Amino acid sequence: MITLTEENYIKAIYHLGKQGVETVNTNAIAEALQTKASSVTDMLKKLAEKGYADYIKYQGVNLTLEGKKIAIGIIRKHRLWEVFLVEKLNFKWDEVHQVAEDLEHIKSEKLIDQLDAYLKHPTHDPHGDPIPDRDGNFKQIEKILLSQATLGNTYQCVGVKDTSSAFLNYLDANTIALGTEIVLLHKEPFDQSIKIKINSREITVSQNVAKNLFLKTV
Amino acid sequence: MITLTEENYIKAIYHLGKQGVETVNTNAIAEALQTKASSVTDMLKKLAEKGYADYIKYQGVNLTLEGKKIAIGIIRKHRLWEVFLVEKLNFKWDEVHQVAEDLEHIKSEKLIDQLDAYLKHPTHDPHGDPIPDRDGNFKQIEKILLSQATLGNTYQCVGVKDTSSAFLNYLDANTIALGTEIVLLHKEPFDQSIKIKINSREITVSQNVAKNLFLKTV
DNA sequence: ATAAAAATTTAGACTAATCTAAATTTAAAT
DNA sequence: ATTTAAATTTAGATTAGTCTAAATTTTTAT
Repeated sequence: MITLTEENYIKAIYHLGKQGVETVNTNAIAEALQTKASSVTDMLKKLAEKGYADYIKYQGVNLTLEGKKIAIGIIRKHRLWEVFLVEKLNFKWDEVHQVAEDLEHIKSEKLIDQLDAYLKHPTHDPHGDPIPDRDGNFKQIEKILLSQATLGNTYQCVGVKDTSSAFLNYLDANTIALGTEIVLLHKEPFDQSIKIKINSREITVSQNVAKNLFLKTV
Repeated sequence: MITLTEENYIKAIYHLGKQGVETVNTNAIAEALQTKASSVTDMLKKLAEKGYADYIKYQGVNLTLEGKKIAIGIIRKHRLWEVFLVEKLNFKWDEVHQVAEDLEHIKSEKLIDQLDAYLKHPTHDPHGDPIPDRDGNFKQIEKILLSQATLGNTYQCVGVKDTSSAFLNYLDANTIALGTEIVLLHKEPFDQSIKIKINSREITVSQNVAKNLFLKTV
C-alpha cells in the first residue's frame, strides 16, 4: 500500500522534474512540500526502496516508470475533481485547488471512471492543464507564454502558469478566460509590458502577467 | 485540528451509543473499528483531553456536545456523498459505503454545502437514513422492523439495518427498494418467517430479512 | 588547487497511532 | 463472600513521518 505522504512526494517529484524528465534535488522537494531537507532524504530512501524512484545520494532523484504512473494517476484525479467542482458545484477557478488536493487521494477506480464519464471525459481542467485518460495518456497542447508571442498575431488563451487566487482574480476582472481571443498589439521595450486586445477592448498587462498566461496560435 | 483517526473513533462512539444516548464500552469500539482494546483506551484518553468525550476509567465513554456535533457533521458528509454516488455516478446502493467512508473526511464547508444544494438538499441517503442539515438537525422517521409489523397492515419500505452487499443484493433481486409497498400476509410461528406481498407478488422472507428491513405505516 | 559556501545526509529525538503481554478492576457464579 | 471470568488499563515496544543539530559531500569562488 502507498501512503498519502508518499503520494504527495511522488507528485511533487513529478511536477518538479517536468513530467519526470529532469532529475530533482532534495531542497526543491523540501521547498515544494514545505518540509525540511532531512525529511525529504528519509522519504527518498523509502521511495527508492519501494521501487517508485531511483535515488542516488547527493545526486538527486528520478521517478521510475511505476512512480510516474502513480503520479499521473493522482494528477488525473486532481484535474477531474477540479472540473467537477467548477462545472457542477459552481466553484470559481481559484477556489478548486485546495479541495482537489484532498480529493485526489481517494482511492476508487470506479469512482474516478464514473466521474470521468459523468463529466463527459473532459480533456483539460479549469486552468487549461490536460487530463490524462485511464491509461495515463495525454497530450500537451502546443502553447507559448504571452511574453513569447509575436506582435500582430491572434492567439487563444489556453492556460495559466501561476494558479494563485491573486492572478486568477486579476484575469477574471479583466475578462480573460480560457478560450478568450487575444491580439498582440504592442510590446513595450522599457518594462516588457504588453498591450493586447480582448473582446474588442484594449488593455496593457505587465511582464508578470505576460509570463504566466499560456496561448496558442489560431 | 482533529485527525482522521479521531474522527473515526468519534463516529463509532456516536453510532454505538445510539446517537450518543448510551454509554459505550471499550470492547465494542475495538470490535467496530477492528482494533485492540488497548488502542481504544489510549484514544479515549485523548478524546477526553481534547473535549470531545467524557470518559471514566473502566466505566465507558460518552460524547460531549462538541463530540456529537462532529459526529453529525461526518455523518452528514457520508450520506450526502452516498446520494451523489448513487444518483449521479450510477453506483448501486451496496457499492457506496466504502467510498463514502473516505469522502466523509474531506474538510471543506463550501464543498459540502454546494454538494448539498447540487443534490437538491436530500433528506435521506440511499439506505433510508436521514441526512442532517447544515445545523445538524434531522428527524428520524417513525419506523419499525418488518419483524415487528402487524398482520394485515400495509407498509412502505423506508430503510435497511444491515447494509451488507449480500443483503442489499437480496433486496434488489426481490424488487424490494426504498418506497416499495409491502402488505404483511402471514407470520409463521415455527421459524418466524414472514409472507408478504410486494408489487402484487407474494414471497416469503426469513426472520433474518425481517429483522433488517425498516418499514413505516401508510 | 584550495578554501568557503551551499547542499545533502546522518544521528538521535519526538509525536501519533498502534501492538503484545502483564496487571488491575469490575462483573458473574457459586 | 469468595473465587473465577471478563473487561479494561498500563507498561513498554514499534512504525511512519517529522524535526534539530552535527557531519559530510558537492559546488563555487578565488
